Parts: sequence; C-alpha cells; structure tokens
Amino acid sequence: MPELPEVETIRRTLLPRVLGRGVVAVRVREARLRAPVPADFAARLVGRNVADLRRVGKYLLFDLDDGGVWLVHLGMTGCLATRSPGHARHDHIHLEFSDGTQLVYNDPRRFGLMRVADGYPEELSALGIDPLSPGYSCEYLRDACRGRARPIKTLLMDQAIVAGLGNIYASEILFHSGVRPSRRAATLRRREIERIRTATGAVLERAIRKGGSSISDYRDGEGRSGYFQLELDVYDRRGQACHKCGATIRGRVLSGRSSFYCPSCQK
DNA sequence: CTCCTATCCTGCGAGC
DNA sequence: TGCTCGCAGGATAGGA
Repeated sequence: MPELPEVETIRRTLLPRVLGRGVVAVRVREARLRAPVPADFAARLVGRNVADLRRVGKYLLFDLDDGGVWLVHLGMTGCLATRSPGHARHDHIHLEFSDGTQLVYNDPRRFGLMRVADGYPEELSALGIDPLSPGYSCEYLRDACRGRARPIKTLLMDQAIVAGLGNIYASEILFHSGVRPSRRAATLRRREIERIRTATGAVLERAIRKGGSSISDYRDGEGRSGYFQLELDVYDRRGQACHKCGATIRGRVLSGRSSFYCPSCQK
C-alpha cells in the first residue's frame, strides 16, 4: 500500500506524537514479518528516546538519541498509528511511550520490516535518489535511462534508481507526463524526461496534501483515511473515460504489475 | 549485467 | 449462502 506520499503522511502525523518521548514498553505479538522481527527488538528499544523521525524512500527512520535507528518498512499493508489501548486483528507490535502514547503496527499481509540498527541502516545505501530531493534531476534521470531497454514505469519503480515510487504513483506520473508506461527507457526524448521529472514532484506533493491514497486499508499516523484516491486519473480506472480527453483508459501488465494509461494522451 | 517470474501473506470482490 | 479464483499499494531470490 504505502508509497512515498503515504509514508510521508504517516511521518508527519506521527512526528509530534513521538518526538522527545521515551519508549517504556514494547510488545511483539507476531514476529513473522517479511524478515522475522529480531528476538531482542523489544529489549533494544525500551529505555531509548526518539530524537527525530525521518523518511528515506518508503522507509521510516526513528532516530534514537544514542545514535541508533528504529527502522520500519510498511510493505504492502502495514499501518503505524497511535491508538487507544486494546487490540485489533493483525496488530503485531505495540509500543508505549513515556507520556502514555500507544503506537501500534498493524499489517495483515505481514510484508513489512522492523528492526533496530546501531547506526544508519546499511540496506538504505542501496536506495536511489529520493524523488523529492534536488538530486532527482533531468541529468540523473537521463543517465538512468541511458541504454536501458526496460519499460520506463519499471525503471521508475526500481528503488535502486528512484526511492519511493510504487505502482500507483508511477502510473499517475506517466499519465501527467504524456508517456506510456511501456516505453523503453532508452527511447525517451529529453523533453519527455523533463516532463516526467516535473510531473513527479507535482503528483507527489498533491498526494501528500491530500493525505495519501486510501485504496483499501491505508490510514495515517492517527488512523485517518487519505483522499488522493478520489483524484487518481488512471490507476485502477481501466475501461473508464480519461479525465483529459474522454478516451477509454487501458490496462496492461508490465513486469508483473498492472499498469494503466490513456492511449490518446500518452505516447 | 539486465530483466522478468514466482513467492511470501491475508483479504476481498467477482463469478458460479 | 458459500465456495474458488484472481488480484492487491512491495521487495527479492532465482532463472533466462
């Protein structure tokens, strides 16, 4: 579920609830996530304080005041939210903070990831440029596309190249760029790459302003739904009319992921 | 290298 | 109503 706008929304809503708080209790009800939650997870978190909450790609990093990092990836269906005591189905991990705040990790499909690192988590060094950072430039994209036969949508979703885009926003960005998802990256013209770069920021920032997209179960850090799903132009709109030109939106599988585009607006 | 497929897991809607 | 099938926002180990 969560792509960059959803993770960023969770970060923003959680930040004031956890900043400066100490972790006083951790309960792991279900450790079988994508990688098992380490046995010492609770012991390593209790007694430490949250100094900052950052996002890197689709990861959340709770910086601890002794240099450690509580690393969270929400996978496909993970939610991290403050909540009153009591538990629901798929509430896998509970935290209690020094001021009584309860934080719950809920993840039906258990594709998430959670651990405590001593310093900056090594797996993050494999990530590409964050699409909201200055490094996401035309030159960077042009270099990434050079010589690549893969479809541009697959390239945009490659976390080692662009960190944070997923299936929804890759389709939306390409719609606003006028570029078909199946276009081979190496065939893109300079002006098309420029449109992709521009559309990326516009789509992501608009989605963040709407609190992300709640397709089925995504909620922000306080349990609220997002509203950007109401503004999606192509994602999951196969057979419906294009918002710009009225043509029928098409769907096609690329690299195992369903992709959507307007055959008239996108070349 | 580079790219695609299958897989992890649960839930839900479509079709029968 | 209840069953089975296919598909779902992600990441990654394999194989071609």
